[in-house]
Amino acid sequence: MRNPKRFGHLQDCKIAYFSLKEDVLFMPVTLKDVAAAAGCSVTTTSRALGGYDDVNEQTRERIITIAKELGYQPNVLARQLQAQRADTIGFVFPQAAHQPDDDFFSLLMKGISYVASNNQFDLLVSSQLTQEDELRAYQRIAAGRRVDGVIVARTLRNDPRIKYLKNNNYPFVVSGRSAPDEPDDFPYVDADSQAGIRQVVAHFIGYGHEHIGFISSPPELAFTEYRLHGYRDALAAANLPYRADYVVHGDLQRESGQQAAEDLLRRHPQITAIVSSNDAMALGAMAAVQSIGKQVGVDVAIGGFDDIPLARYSVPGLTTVRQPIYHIGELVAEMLIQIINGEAPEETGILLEPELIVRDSSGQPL
Amino acid sequence: MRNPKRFGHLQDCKIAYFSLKEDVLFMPVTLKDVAAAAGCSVTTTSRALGGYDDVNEQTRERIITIAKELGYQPNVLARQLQAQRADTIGFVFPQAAHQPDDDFFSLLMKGISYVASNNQFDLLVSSQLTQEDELRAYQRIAAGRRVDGVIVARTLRNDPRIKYLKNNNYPFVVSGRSAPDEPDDFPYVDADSQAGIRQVVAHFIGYGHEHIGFISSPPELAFTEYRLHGYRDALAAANLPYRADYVVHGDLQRESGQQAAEDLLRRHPQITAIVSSNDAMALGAMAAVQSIGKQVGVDVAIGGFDDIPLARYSVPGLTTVRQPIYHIGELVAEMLIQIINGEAPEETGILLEPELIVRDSSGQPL
DNA sequence: ACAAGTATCCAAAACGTTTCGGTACCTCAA
DNA sequence: TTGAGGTACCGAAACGTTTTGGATACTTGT
Repeated sequence: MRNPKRFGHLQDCKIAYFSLKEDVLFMPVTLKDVAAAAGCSVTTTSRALGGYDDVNEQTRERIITIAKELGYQPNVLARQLQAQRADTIGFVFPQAAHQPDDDFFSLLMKGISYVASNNQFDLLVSSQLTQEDELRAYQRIAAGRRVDGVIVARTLRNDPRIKYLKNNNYPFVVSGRSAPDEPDDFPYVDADSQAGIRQVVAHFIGYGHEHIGFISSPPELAFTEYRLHGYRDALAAANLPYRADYVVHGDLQRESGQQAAEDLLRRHPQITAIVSSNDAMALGAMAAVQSIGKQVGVDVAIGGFDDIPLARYSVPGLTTVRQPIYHIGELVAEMLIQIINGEAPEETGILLEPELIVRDSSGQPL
Repeated sequence: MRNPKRFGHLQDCKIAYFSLKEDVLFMPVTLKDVAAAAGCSVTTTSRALGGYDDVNEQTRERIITIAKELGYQPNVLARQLQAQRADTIGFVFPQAAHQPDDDFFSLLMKGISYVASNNQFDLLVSSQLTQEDELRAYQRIAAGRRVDGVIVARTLRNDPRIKYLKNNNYPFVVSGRSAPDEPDDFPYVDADSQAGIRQVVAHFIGYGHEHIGFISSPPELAFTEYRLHGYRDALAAANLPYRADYVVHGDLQRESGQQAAEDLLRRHPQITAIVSSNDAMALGAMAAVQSIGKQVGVDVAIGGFDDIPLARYSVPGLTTVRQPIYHIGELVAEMLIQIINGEAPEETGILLEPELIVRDSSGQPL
C-alpha cells in the first residue's frame, strides 16, 4: 500500500545528488558487506568491531580497516531493535511552546538535550497542538518502543499523560508536579513556586504595600494552586486580608497579563502592587500600567515568576523569582536516564528553592 | 558486554512502578500476541490492522477488538527497520544554541518541529559542543539510518557537514547558505542578509549619518561576508567611503557586541551610528552607548539584524531587520520532507526578503 | 598418543514488523 | 467436469544487528 520509494527523490531533483567520487547511488554498507570484503562471517565482523576478545588481533585490524574503507556505519535501528533499547528519550512540545515569545520550553528542552547528548542518548521531539494529540503522541513513542522514557512538562491536574505512563509502568520524569491535593507518586523536578510567590509578595508587603493584586494562571494547570497558596500565605503571615476580587486569571501569555492588570487597576484603584504567576503576564502587566499613564515601580509595583531572559532586559527590570529552567531540564533528563539505566535515583522528587530577584519594577519602599 | 537490563529500575526504585490493574510488570504486547489471541497468523493480523482488503471483515473486526483490548501498539523500530525508513528528521544543536539568551535556534527548532509533526515525522535532536562532535553526530544519525534526512544550521565557509552529506547523497536542507564565493549546490532557505544589512545602513544614511560603524561576525561563518557586503553596498550607493577601521568583529554574543561598540566609540568618537550583524550584539552595543553616558538614538543610533523578541521589548526598541526565523524553520522542514518523499521541491533555494523594522534606537533624522 | 585447554571462528536464532508468493476453498460459466 | 476467478488465509523471507551455543583446529602437559 504505502511504498515509500526511498531515494526516489534522487531521480527528479534538479540538484546533483550523485556522489563526487563514483557516479552511483548511495547504498548503505552493512555488516554483511564488510564481512564479505573481509572474508569472514558476519558474527566475527560484529564481534571484531564490538571489541570482543574472541577474535584474532590481526583479523580485527583487517576488519576495522575494511570497515573504515567502506565507510561502514552500523544501522542504529537494527541495533536498537535487537537490543530492545532505543537510547532515546522523548519530549512532547505542548501547544504553549509555540508562542513566539515562549522561553520556558525552549530552555527546558535545551537543558534536556544537553544532558541527553552527554549520556549518549538522543532526544526525540514531537509537537502537538491539542491535549488529545499530546496523549496520543506519548502513547505512540512510548508504547511503540520508540524511546526508553519520556519527559512530561506542564502538568495538569489529574494529568492523563501521567496516568497513562504510570498504568503502563513506563519510565518517565515530570518537570513540575501534581496539584497540592493530588499524590506526587512519580519522579519529578520542580521549583517550589509556593515559596517563590510567597517571597515576592512578602517583599512587596515589606515595602509597605497593602493592596496587592494577583494574576493567576489557568486552574487546570497543576502549579496554579501552589502559586495562589504562596500569595495567600504571604498575606496571612502579614495579617493582611485575602480578597478574592484581587485575584484574576490569565492564560500565561503576555496579552492576558495586560488585560488582567487593566481590569484589576480599573476595578480597584487602591491596588499598588501586582504579582503575576509568570513573567510573561507580568511584562504584560507592566505594559498595562504604562498604558494608563502610570509608572511601574513608582505608582504600581510589579512582580513575576520565572526570570526569563526578557525579565532582565525589560525597562524597568522585572522583579521576579528565578526558576532555573535550563537546570531543571538537566535534572529531569539526568533522573530519567538513571531510571532507564536501572539505577535508583537518590531523590525521586526534587524541589528547588527559587531565588527572589529584585529589580526596578519593585520601586522603593513606600 | 553491555547488558542493559531493561526494567531493571523497577526493582530498586522506591516508587511504585506496578500497574494498578494487574500486579505484573509491563511487557509490550506484540503482533504475535494479538495473533495468538485472535487465533490467526501474524500475517493476517498485520494485514487486518493495516487495512488490506484480503482479510474477511469479521476477522478484521475481531482482530481489531483484541488488539485494542490488549493495548497493542506497533513497535516503531521494527516497522522502521523493515520499511527502511525512519520517518524522522534530524537536527543538531550547535554549541551556540546553549547560550542562555539564544533565541535563534530555539525558534528555528520550533518551526522545524511543528512542520515535522504535522507531516507525521518525528524530530531527532542532538546537542553537540564542538565542530568535530557535530560532524560525528551527523554521521551517526544519518549514515546509521536513524533519520531520513537532516537539517543543517549555521553554515560555515567550506562546511564539512555539507561536504559529508553531499558526498553521501544524504537528504539534507540547509538553513542558511554558502559564503558568496562558494557554490550553492544544495537545497537551502535563507534570508537575504546582504539586502537586509544594506537596508538598515541605508536607513541610517538617509537619516544623515556619515560615520557608521559595523560590528561583524566571525569570519568562518558563511553569512558574515554577505552582511559585510550589505554594509559596503549601502556606503557605496551613497558615495560614502568604506573604512576598514570602522569594522570590528564580535562572536555574535551580547557581551562581544558591548566590547566592540566600546572599542569603536573610543577609537572613533565621530561615529554616530553602529550597525551590528545580529541583534544580540546590537543590544550589547546599546548597553555600551549607555555605559559611557550617551543616549541611544540621540547620540548614537543602533541597528541590528534578526528581530529576536528582545529587540521589540528593549528600551529603546531596537531598529533591526526581521528575519522570520520560525518560518525559515518551517520552510526548511517542508523542503526536506518533500525531498525525502521523493517529490522535487519547486524551489531548491529560497531566499527571503527581510523587512526593515524601525524602532526608537534609530532616533530622529540628524 | 591422548585428554584437556585455548584461541578463533561461525551458523542460527532472535528482535517485531511487512511483504512475497503461495495454497485451499468456493462459485460460476462453459 | 473443468477451469477460471475470487476470497481468505498463511509460511517464510527480509530488514541489519547482536547473542547464543557450539564447532574446529591448534597447543600443551602427561
